[in-house]
This record gives sequence, structure tokens and C-alpha cells, in this order.
Amino acid sequence: MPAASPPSPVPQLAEMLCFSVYAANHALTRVYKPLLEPLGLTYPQYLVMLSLWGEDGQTVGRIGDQLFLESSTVTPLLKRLEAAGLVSRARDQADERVVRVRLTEQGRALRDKAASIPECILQATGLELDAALRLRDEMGRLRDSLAARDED
Amino acid sequence: MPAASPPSPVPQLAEMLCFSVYAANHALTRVYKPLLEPLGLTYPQYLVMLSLWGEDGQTVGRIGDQLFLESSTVTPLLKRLEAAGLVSRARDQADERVVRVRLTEQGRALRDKAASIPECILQATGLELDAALRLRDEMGRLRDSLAARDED
DNA sequence: CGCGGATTGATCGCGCACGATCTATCTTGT
DNA sequence: ACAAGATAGATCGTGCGCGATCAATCCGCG
Repeated sequence: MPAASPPSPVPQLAEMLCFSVYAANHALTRVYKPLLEPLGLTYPQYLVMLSLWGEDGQTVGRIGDQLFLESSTVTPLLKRLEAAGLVSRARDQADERVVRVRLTEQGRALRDKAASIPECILQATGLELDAALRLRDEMGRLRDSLAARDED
Repeated sequence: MPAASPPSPVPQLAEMLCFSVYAANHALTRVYKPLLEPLGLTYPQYLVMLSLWGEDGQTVGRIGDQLFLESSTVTPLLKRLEAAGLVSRARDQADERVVRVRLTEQGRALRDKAASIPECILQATGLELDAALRLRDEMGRLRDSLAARDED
């Protein structure tokens, strides 16, 4: 077959950085799924728990900031975690606008059961630790650049 | 504050490769949104159109393979593209199980209007072309590794 | 004190994304 | 030729993820 019929300006999916990020993200959540299922968590729920394990008692807004998500995403997510008995949600007494999210005993206990997951994921990436860290940094910078171009 | 209270095995969000991919993916779709809105497309719909601009008349299954998506995701997506008048869906006469997806005149015409988008995205990434291509390849390999660890 | 704007979450509607399941069609073995 | 299995899409229910909107609370200024 010829090289290109008209001088095609259409990039193939495989050629696009954005698609590779999109596909890698899906592949990641698929690898996480069987690891998180025994804990009763989805991948976004796991990210919220990670955030709370790092700092308990955060507000809804702060969790959203850390995960780069809107309240319309975080609120229902937290309600499901609450329904699962992993967190509690309560208005802050000093500022009734704010909702504080706190780990329950069960939520804290889950931390140990999740301890082996990062190792499993790193394994699945097929990367050495330093390569993974370098890639993480590059993706972080990419995110920052994209977010910066988003204010206008 | 001290370096770490107990020898904490909890990785912070910012430390995790998977989260950086997750966040970069979201940031990408946010950058795409205002570019695609004038075309009446969402980001996944744009990916489908890209695939069809590259090869018209694909089956539903093949589109799913290219995008790494299930039929339960692709079918409704295609229905929306059909409702928008961009594609037609019809059973293959030779094999009635198969549905062929074809661009309409309008769907083909959209290709020109979308031509400037990849340039805009590359710009927003803040990357030189060669750096973007390298990153694309790394993400592609990452996806492949993860998908491979998924067969078991 | 009290009004006006700002901040914080919650709600709603829509569009992915998946696993599980279903139906229709095709293929294979005998 | 026909039953058994395979294959291709479609459907359903659940859970993100967002923009737009709303209600409640807080803050600041007169």
C-alpha cells in the first residue's frame, strides 16, 4: 500500500501522547481492581483513603484539591466510603460550611491490608524503582503544564 | 515536624506514579474540552473519530480494540455519534453479527475542523516534540506491561 | 446590627467505563 | 444437516467525573 493517500494530517491513535496517557491510566485501574476488590475499594476510593491515611480529618475541599477533583465528584465518593463504614463526615463546629472527613477505626485498620499494594503495582509496571520515579516526575510536570494552560 | 511519626508505609499521593498518570489524564481531558466543544465532541468521541478518520468502516469490536475499551462502552458512544449525524451504524451483510461504523459526509468534514487540535495540545504540554514522543513511547510501554500482567 | 458578596458542600443531569448477562448469528464437528 | 460452542454487539446496573446550580454559612463594610 502507498505511504499516505492524501497528505493526511490525521495523527494515528498510537502516535498520540494523550492517547497513551489515557490508555495507560485505564490499564492501571484494571491492574488495581483485583488488588482493591478484597478491600472493598475502587481505585478513586483508594486514592481518597491514601490521602486520609496521610492526613486524617481533612475537609472535603482539601481532599478535592489533593486529588484535583470537584466537589461534585468527591461528595458522592465520600458518601460511599461512609456507607462502607470507613470514614465519618461531620460539619466543623467552628465553621459550619466545612465538612470534616475522619477515618473510622475500620478505615484506619484497612491501611495495613493495603500496605502490599504499591509493591504489586510497581512490579506490574515492569519498571525499576528509579525509572518509575523519573516517569512519575515527568507526568507530574506534564500535569502542571496542562493545568497552567487551563487558566485563561 | 519529625520526618515520619511511625515508620509510615503509606505513600503520599504525590509520590505515586499511578496517581500522576491519573491526574495527568484528567488534566489532558480538561485541556481538550474547550477545543472539542466547538466540534460537539467529547474526548472519547474524538478518539473514536480519530480512529475512523484513519480507517473508515471499522467494526465496533475493532474500534474497541484500538481504544482498549469494552463493547459496553463503545456501543453507547457510537450511538451518540450517530445521533449527532457523524457516523452510521449498519450490520455487515456478509456477517450479520458484525456492525460496521462508517463516517457520514458530516463526519468526514469534521476532520478539517479538528486539524489544528494536536498542535494546540502539544503546545499546552509545554514539551518539545521529541520529548513528547519519548514520553508517549514510555507510556505505551507502561500500558503494555500492565496489560500483560493482566492475563492471569 | 444587618445587608451583600464570598466560600463551602451538595445536588442534578449527562457522558464515560466496566463486569455480567443476553440475543443473534456464525462455525465446527459429526 | 444439525446440535454445540464460539463470536459480536447490545443491555443493565454501578461508580466515577464534570459543569451548572443551589443552599447554608461566614465575613466585611457601612
